[in-house]
Amino acid sequence: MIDENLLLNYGAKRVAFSKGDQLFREGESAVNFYQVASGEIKMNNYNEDGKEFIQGIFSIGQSFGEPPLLAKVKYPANAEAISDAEVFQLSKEQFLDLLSSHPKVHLKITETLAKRLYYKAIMVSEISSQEPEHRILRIIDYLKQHVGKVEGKFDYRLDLTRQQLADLTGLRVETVIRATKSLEKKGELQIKKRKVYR
Amino acid sequence: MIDENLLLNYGAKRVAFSKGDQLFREGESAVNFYQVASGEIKMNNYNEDGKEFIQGIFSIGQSFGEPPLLAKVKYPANAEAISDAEVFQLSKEQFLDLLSSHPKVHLKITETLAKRLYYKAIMVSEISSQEPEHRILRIIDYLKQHVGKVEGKFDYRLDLTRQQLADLTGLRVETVIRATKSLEKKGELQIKKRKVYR
DNA sequence: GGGAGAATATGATTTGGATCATAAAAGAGG
DNA sequence: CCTCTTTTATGATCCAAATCATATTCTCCC
Repeated sequence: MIDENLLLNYGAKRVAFSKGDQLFREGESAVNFYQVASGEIKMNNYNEDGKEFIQGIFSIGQSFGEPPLLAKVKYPANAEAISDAEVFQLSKEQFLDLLSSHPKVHLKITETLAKRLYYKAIMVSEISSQEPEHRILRIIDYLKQHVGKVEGKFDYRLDLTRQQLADLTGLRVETVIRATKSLEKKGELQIKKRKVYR
Repeated sequence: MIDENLLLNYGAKRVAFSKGDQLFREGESAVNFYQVASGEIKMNNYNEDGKEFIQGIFSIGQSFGEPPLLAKVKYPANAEAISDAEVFQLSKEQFLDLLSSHPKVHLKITETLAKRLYYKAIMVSEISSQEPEHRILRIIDYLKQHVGKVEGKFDYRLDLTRQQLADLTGLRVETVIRATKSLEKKGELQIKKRKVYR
């Protein structure tokens, strides 16, 4: 997360999007650096059958879509507002200039990419193995430890819908519902008022 | 890729590994930065059934396993020599010092992570959709464009075994064999002397 | 407060990739 | 050059997640 005063000093604009708006599309070249100011953004793909895969969900303070600013690649996914949102938007040139001039900011961006890569490595390995319950526990544990930063047993409440969990894990929503029920029976998690606790 | 003289100047050692040796294991904390000097290294996971998933294969000049040096995470996968190999090994402290002192090197590492993240985003989305032929074409095209840097039709020869392709894509080797045969029939690729051309 | 839409849930059926078994061909090493 | 291992290949069967269908409950908006 880059300090918002610094972003504004470099000419960033704070742009509003409505729920459902698209910020960019898979395959496009990057023109801007983005960081969430309010609301939530997701990056996703749709396959030929229209099935959605969510690469990540980004909330206040989190940047997204950095790789095409730093390497000769295009966006690997779409970006879409999950709620009404505001986003800091800084041109690629200004962003690279900011990194050059602020080594600590550059290190933070590198740390962000490192965390993102870590998450992806876990997910790709989980998704490639045919074990929905293990997959679901793994992503919930990741969110508990790295996003919620919670340690107590059943202290972490998952604030994702079953459909979002399905889209993040490559499963069908029916499979997620059945697997979370099964995990509850095994004592691996708790469900209260339809919310999952881990 | 960091220039090897620079690595040596910062105290890197050139360490030899035999085919099959492990450099580090999933879940361990990182102590060193690694870059391949000769041979090939893969990063992989095994699931409970012993099925392997290959996160990436690294050849001469390529670094690997960077995220735990840059963020508070552990190795998400094992590292294993695919052939007899030599690897530059630099302590974490020296590595971070090198980045601080050499912004251009830091930017190269950031670019490496960005490319790695791009590849992962493609693969995780592909693996989450149930389309083996599309998945196989997608990874071959990625390797053709970003690793082989080849453009002509059927000019790129894939130097991976069917088993390695299976391990990289989360499929079974039988599925890969049948899918590549089917793609050949569709004219999407060619197979000569059991080698795939795309 | 009510209605519409979204989310959760359950049941039944299908199917494609996994799995198992086996064979042939190529490569590597002695 | 021979043997053993690895890789590629083919055929048959299985099954778990996808898919399809339907119902219930909760949330949001007017």
